[in-house]
Amino acid sequence: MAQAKPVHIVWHRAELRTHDHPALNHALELAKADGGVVVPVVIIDDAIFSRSDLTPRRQAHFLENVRALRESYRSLGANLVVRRGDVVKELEMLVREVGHVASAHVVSTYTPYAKKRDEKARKMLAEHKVEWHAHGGQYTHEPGEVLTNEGKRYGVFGAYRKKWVTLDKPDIVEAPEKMAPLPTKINVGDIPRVESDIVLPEAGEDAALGRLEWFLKNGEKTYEKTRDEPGREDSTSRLSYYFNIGALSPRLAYYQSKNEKWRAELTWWDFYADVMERCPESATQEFRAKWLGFPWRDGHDKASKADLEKWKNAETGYPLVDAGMRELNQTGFMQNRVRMVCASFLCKHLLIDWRVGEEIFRGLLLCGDRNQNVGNWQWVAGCGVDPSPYFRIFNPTSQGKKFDSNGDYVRRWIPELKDVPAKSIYEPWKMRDKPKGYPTEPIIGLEEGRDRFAETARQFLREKRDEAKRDEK
DNA sequence: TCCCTATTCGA
DNA sequence: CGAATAGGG
Repeated sequence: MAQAKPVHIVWHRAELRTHDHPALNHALELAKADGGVVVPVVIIDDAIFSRSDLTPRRQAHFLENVRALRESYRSLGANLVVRRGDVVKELEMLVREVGHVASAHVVSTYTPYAKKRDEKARKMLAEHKVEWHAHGGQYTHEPGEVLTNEGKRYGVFGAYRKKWVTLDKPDIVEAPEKMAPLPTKINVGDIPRVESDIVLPEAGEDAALGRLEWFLKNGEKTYEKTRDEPGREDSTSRLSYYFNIGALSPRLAYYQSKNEKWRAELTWWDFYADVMERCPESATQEFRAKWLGFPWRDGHDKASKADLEKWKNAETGYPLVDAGMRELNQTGFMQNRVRMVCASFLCKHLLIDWRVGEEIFRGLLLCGDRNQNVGNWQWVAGCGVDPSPYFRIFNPTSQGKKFDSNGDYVRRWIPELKDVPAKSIYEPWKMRDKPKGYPTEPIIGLEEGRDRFAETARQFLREKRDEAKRDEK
């Protein structure tokens, strides 16, 4: 009887692509050397799929990209195995089913859950004599790679970025041109469908690569300026939801881009992953100790709950905030500058806990990545890694006038304001004939909200400082 | 990746 | 008297 071919498993998690995929590449090399076959697999993780932040739209987005990945593999001559359940158990069942598994390959992710999961999988595979290979690839520089001259992690983005640019970047690995078919005895499995509440962007690596090309052609050259203009379609790359599920390699984006400002955005992706890997408790706690215990309103009591609902439902009466929240609700995306304005409005003017906003954004954004989302919310709230003065309070009116002066963005998302002229578009409450269907009064006065936050912060930080002094003595 | 106010500057 | 700029929160 002929000896069965060795099998090399590629376990995809959050890198749903075949291009620049070091784990796939290595598995293919091993298969070439030992005459074996590569079996790619996605296991839909019940532990992740049952989490409340994985809303139907995000489940659907993920699953459609799994479907597209299967198509990528089919066009190479192979296929993608799809399972669902407890990931380690499913992986073990697959190993038993396939037999002769020599190695398993993954691209690493670094959340506490991911690290625990991989450790369990590695141990299980060792019992079956399967070699475990963890590769980089989800980041340009993996957590822990960018270190100070003293070998420590960076605590400020500016310094991290400075070092980041000096480091040699990993080579892109070639996408395979052809693969061997999967052993016929393997049941490839169905990919479930989940109904999304919104229209999803086109799934798959081809769509992601196409989007990158589009951005490099249209938006990149003028990125420094136009990234602040939410009214423009090409204002930002809109690649975040491809990066998040790994339909696009961040390293490829780095190599193809010429714009350092945009490359700096890619650096943030690495930086916030590095921060979270080093300090996992910052997922739910203020990174800066002096902000621990800040008296945020929590969105549970009657008054703050009412405010929170208005913010969520785009009924604050501030057109830029409401337009942003509608874009988010309706598309799973929000333009970058508007994200800052909406987030700042919640934390500062409404004094509501950044964690509350973070969770809402994470569920609604297709790119809802924990590391990035937490990092950015803490940045806005002023309690994050980067030193940020508490008085950074965005004014939704002046931001609108400055960056979307004719109001195109606002009118696109708030049809009730479609006839409002540019000079009133950010202050519709001052109009004599107020637009129908839109709040006639803002939820809170800008000065009132601003002062309340500033006063609360001043007092809190003073007490905190005095406390620290007392402890010193 | 800020906001506001005071002040200066040029018309 | 509006635009540009500096300083401080």
